[in-house]
Amino acid sequence: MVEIPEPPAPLAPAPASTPARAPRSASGPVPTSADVARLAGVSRATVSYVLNDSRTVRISEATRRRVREAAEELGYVPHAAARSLRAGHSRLVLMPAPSVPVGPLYSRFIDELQRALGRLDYTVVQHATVGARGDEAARAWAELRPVAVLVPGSGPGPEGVAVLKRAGARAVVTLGPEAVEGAHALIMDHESVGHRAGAHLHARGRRRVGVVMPQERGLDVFSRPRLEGVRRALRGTGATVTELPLGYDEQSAARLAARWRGLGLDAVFAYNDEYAMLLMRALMDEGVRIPGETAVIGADDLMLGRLLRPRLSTVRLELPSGRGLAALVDRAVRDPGAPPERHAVLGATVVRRESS
Amino acid sequence: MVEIPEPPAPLAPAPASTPARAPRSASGPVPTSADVARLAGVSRATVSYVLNDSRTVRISEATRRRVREAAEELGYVPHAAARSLRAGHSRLVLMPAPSVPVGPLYSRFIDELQRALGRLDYTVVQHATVGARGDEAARAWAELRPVAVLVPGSGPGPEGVAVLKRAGARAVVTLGPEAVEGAHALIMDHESVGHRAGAHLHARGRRRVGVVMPQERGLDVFSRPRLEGVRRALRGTGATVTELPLGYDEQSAARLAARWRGLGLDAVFAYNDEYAMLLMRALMDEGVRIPGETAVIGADDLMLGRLLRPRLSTVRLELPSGRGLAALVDRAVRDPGAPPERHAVLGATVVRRESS
DNA sequence: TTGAAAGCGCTACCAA
DNA sequence: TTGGTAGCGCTTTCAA
Repeated sequence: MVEIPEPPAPLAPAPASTPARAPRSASGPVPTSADVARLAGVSRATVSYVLNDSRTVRISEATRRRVREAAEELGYVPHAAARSLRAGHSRLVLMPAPSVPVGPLYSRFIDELQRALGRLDYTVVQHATVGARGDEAARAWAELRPVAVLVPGSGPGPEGVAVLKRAGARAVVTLGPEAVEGAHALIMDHESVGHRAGAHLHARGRRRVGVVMPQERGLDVFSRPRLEGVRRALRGTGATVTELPLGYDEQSAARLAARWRGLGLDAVFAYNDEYAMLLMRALMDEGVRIPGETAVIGADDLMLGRLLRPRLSTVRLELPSGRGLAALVDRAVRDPGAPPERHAVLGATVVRRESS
Repeated sequence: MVEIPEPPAPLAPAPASTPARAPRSASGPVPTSADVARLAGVSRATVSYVLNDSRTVRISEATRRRVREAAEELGYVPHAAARSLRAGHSRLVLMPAPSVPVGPLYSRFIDELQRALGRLDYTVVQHATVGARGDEAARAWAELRPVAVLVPGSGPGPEGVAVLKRAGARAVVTLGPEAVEGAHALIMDHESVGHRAGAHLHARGRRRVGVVMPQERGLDVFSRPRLEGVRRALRGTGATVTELPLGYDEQSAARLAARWRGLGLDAVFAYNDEYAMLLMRALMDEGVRIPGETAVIGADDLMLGRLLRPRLSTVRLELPSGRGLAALVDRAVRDPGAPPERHAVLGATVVRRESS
C-alpha cells in the first residue's frame, strides 16, 4: 500500500508571522438568502420567489435581475436541508451501498437506475452504513428522512421497514432473495440460476455434479441459493450433488484439482465464470479433459469466459431495466397506499458453449 | 431485459368500499421530539438531553427511563436535517459516484475509505450527479452542505472548489490526474502506468510498440495518460508507438488481429488485463507467437490473467490505504486553513510473467 | 432537575 | 408587485 504520510503534528500553533499568506480559513460565513435579500434591497420572500421561479407571484423583471445578480455575486447556494425541512418532505432516494463486491451487470443496473431516477427529479444517494446490520441500519437511514429506500441484498426485516415508513418513507423496495412484509420486492432469486445449471448438466447426461462454493466472505448470500437450485433440479433423478469449497486463488484451485479424480464427478457448476475459469485452468493442468471427463458451467456470461478453449458454458443473468425500477419507485411514492408489488426480476438462461 | 410491468392506470379513484383494508397510507405524521416530550410528560429540552446523553446536565434516572420508553413506543427517530441545521454543520462527507465503471481495486479502496471515515464518525454518502459536469455539479453538491467532498476523476475546476468552500465545505479532496487550485489532491497519474509498461517493453528489446486504446466511452481519462506514458518512456530511443483502437468484443479483436502482421509491431501494451486477454486470444488464434513475435503486457494484475498460457505480464497498480485518506480528510476538516496537500498515490510496478 | 424560548435557512400564506 | 412572518424539528442557553 502506498502510504499518505502523516505530517508531524505542530507542537505550537503556527506563527502568525505571515497572516496575509494564510488562506482565509473558513472563508467567512456561508451566504444565506437573507444576505442576498439585503444586497438586492428586497425581502427574503422575494428572493425565494425569484430563485424558485415561483409561478404564483409576479415579480418585475428589474427586481428579478437585481436578485439574480446579488445571488451570483455572493455565490449563494440554497441549503437543501433547510428547504426540505420547511417543505416537510424531500426527493431523496436512499440506497444503501451493497457490502458485497458486485459484478459489472449489477453495477450497470444501479447506474441506469440512478440515471432514471435523476430524470424523474429524485436525488439518489448511496449510503455506506458502517457496522450496522439489518433493522439497526434502518434507523440510520430513517434519520435522513428519505422519500424512498432501495435496499439491495438481504435488507431490513419487517421491523426495519416499519421504522422507515414511520419516518416518512413512502416507498421501501427490496432487491433480494425474498419479499419483506410491507415493502415492495424485486425478487432476485439465485436459486433459479442454480436450477438452470443443474437441469442443463442433467440434460447433458451428467449425474455426479459438483457445485463450487466460494470461500470469500459475503458471497454465500448468492452461493447458497444457487446450490439449492442445483439440488432441486437433480432431486429424484438419482444424481448426486457435492459441495466444493474453493478460494479465489491458484493454490486453492490446484488443491481441488489434485483430488479431482478421487471425487468421481462428471460435471461442475462453478458458481460463476471467474471461479469457473480458475477451476478449469487447474483441471486442465491436471490433465482432466473438458468436457469429456468433466463438464464445466459458470454464470454471468463474462466476455473473458468466451475466450477460453473450450469456450466456457455459462448461465446468463438478466436484470430488469433501471427505467422500470425507477418507474416502480415513482409510482409507489405517488401512491403509498397501494399494496406492495412483487416481481421476480432475475432472468437466467443457459448459454451452452463448449465446456458442457 | 426483464420488464417490470406497468400496471394499468386506474381510470377512477379506487373505491373506498374497503377502507379498513387499505394500509394507513402515510401511516400518520412522523413522530417528533415534541411528541416524545408530550408522551413522557416532559419538555422537548429534556428529551434532547436524554436522547443525546448530554453530559452538561443531570437528569434523574426515572425521567430518563420515561423519555426512553416514550421514544421507543412512538418509534421516534431524530431528523438529521433539522439537527444539522440547528448545529450549523454536519459530518457529511460527499463523494460523487464515479461515472466510469471502475475495477475491483478502486472499489475496494472506496469501500475501505468509507469504513474508515465511518469509524471517525463521518457519514459518507455517494451522490450520483445526473447530467451535470464539473463546476455545474459542484453547485448540486454544495446544496447538501457537506463538511468535506471527495471527488474522483476529473473533478470540478477551481471555480467549483470555490463554490464548495463558500458553502461551508472544510475540505475538498480530488482523486485524479492533476491537482486543482484550492483543493487537496491525491494524484493518480496513469501516465506512470504507461511509462512502466513502455520502459519494460523497451528493456526487453522491443522497438515497435502498440498501445491499445479502448473504444468504450469514459475510459479515455485513463487511456490517454497511459499512452502518453509509453510515449515518454520511448522518446528519443528510436522506438515507435502506434495507437490501436479496440472495442471490448471478439469481432473487434479479430479484426485487429487479422491486420496484425501488417502493422509490424513487436510488442503491445493492452491498456489493462481484460483487453490484453481479449487481444492475446485473437492474436493466438491468428497464429501470432507470444511473446516470440509480439510481447503483450496488461495492467491491473487480475487473477484471471495469471491463468493464461503464456501467463500474462502486467502492471500492478497500488492505491493508498483508505485509512490514510480518511486521516487526511479528518486532518483537513479540523484545520481547514492548512495549505493543500498533494500526494502522488498511484503506485505502478511491472509484474513480468511469460507474455513479455 | 426541568422548562421556556430563540433561532438555524427556507418557503408560503396573508397583507399591504 | 412586494414584505412581514410563522413555523418545519432540533439543540442550547438562560431562568426557574
